Amino acid sequence: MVRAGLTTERLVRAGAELADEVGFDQVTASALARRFDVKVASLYSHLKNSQDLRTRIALLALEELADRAAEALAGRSGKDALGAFADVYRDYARTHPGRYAAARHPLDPETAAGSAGVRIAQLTRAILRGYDLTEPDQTHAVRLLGSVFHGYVSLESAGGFSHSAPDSQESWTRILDALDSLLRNWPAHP
Amino acid sequence: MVRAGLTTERLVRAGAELADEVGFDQVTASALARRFDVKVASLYSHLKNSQDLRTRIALLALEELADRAAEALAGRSGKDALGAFADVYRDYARTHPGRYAAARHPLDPETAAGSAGVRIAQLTRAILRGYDLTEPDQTHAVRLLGSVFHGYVSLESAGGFSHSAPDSQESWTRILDALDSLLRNWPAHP
DNA sequence: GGAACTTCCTAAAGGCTTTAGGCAAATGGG
DNA sequence: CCCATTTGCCTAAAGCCTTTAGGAAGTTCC
Repeated sequence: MVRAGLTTERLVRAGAELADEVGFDQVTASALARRFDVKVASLYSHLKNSQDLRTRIALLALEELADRAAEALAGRSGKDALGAFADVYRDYARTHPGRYAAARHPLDPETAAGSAGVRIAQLTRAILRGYDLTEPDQTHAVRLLGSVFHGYVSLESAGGFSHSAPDSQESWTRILDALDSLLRNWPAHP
Repeated sequence: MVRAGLTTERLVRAGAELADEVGFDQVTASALARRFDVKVASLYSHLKNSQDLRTRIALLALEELADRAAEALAGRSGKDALGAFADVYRDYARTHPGRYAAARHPLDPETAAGSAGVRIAQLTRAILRGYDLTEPDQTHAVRLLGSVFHGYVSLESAGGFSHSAPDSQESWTRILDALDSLLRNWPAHP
């Protein structure tokens, strides 16, 4: 009997690839076992269960996203940083739709607190250093940016903006202009 | 043999309730059959398949959301309209999480084109009548609003903003202030 | 009352998940 | 080097979900 050399790590990575190919919710232990030419039960030595697999793929995706965002932000500030961060998000979602869906997978609070999601939030906050916002407006702005990036990318990937003018790239650019303008002129509390 | 009185309509409505109770992706033909005290195979006279069920629940949710949005917008304009529409979205997501998830379910283009999603887009555009935007900026703004509403609500429901100050309601209010301000001062194309 | 239709049923096949228990391959101490 | 232990993958089996096929009991309407 030749061993397949399964490890949790390899399974999760293959799971992420599978997600990009067939969609995150089509990632099953069965499909993964087929990919390694191994019986399904064999995976259960490396993964707690099917949910565990999905959670680990989500964590991997968050790490990748955080890494890319960190690299994109290095040496940039203000609108430049805003645009770079936004593009990382959008590109990741476009090139790795399954992983991106995974990154949006709900995690229980402790898992989320230990994930790279925290790093992403910190990076988002770092963008705002180029603007003149103090607490609590800074937090409101962090939440706004998170909402816009996530919302836009997810509507776009659901096909919301295709087949209609103007094209999505143009809206994206103009929305980033608008956000930059908003952050520079954040309204005072009424 | 007493008949259960199944119809596609009743199944879809019960499916929507089930979604709110156990989550949209836990809605299965089996669970629905149990709820009607009927054998699973019986559902297949009323539903094409499991995917058909989910699609119909999605369409129902979009209708409900559009109805509520239309009612909220009646007689309002400007920031008032913006806030009312936004609150409909958020309240719907909070009170009907499963239905809201259903409303975000990807539909194929023809189905989407015939859905109440179109009406929601029109209503979003109607909000902008209270602001001084011309095309293509109006479309960019429609996309921005859709992104923020969807993004915020979905991050909130995933628990993104809980357990941290300031509380979500405050951010929501201030984000709406900010969006209102942005729409009144939409930046000219550079 | 009976023909035609509709509703729901039983039966069955196929897929995914998960646990239990077993044999074989790798590892490493004597 | 060899034997014991650990580890990796297997077979088997049970449970649940989906979907199709075909049949029997209600309902409708002439």
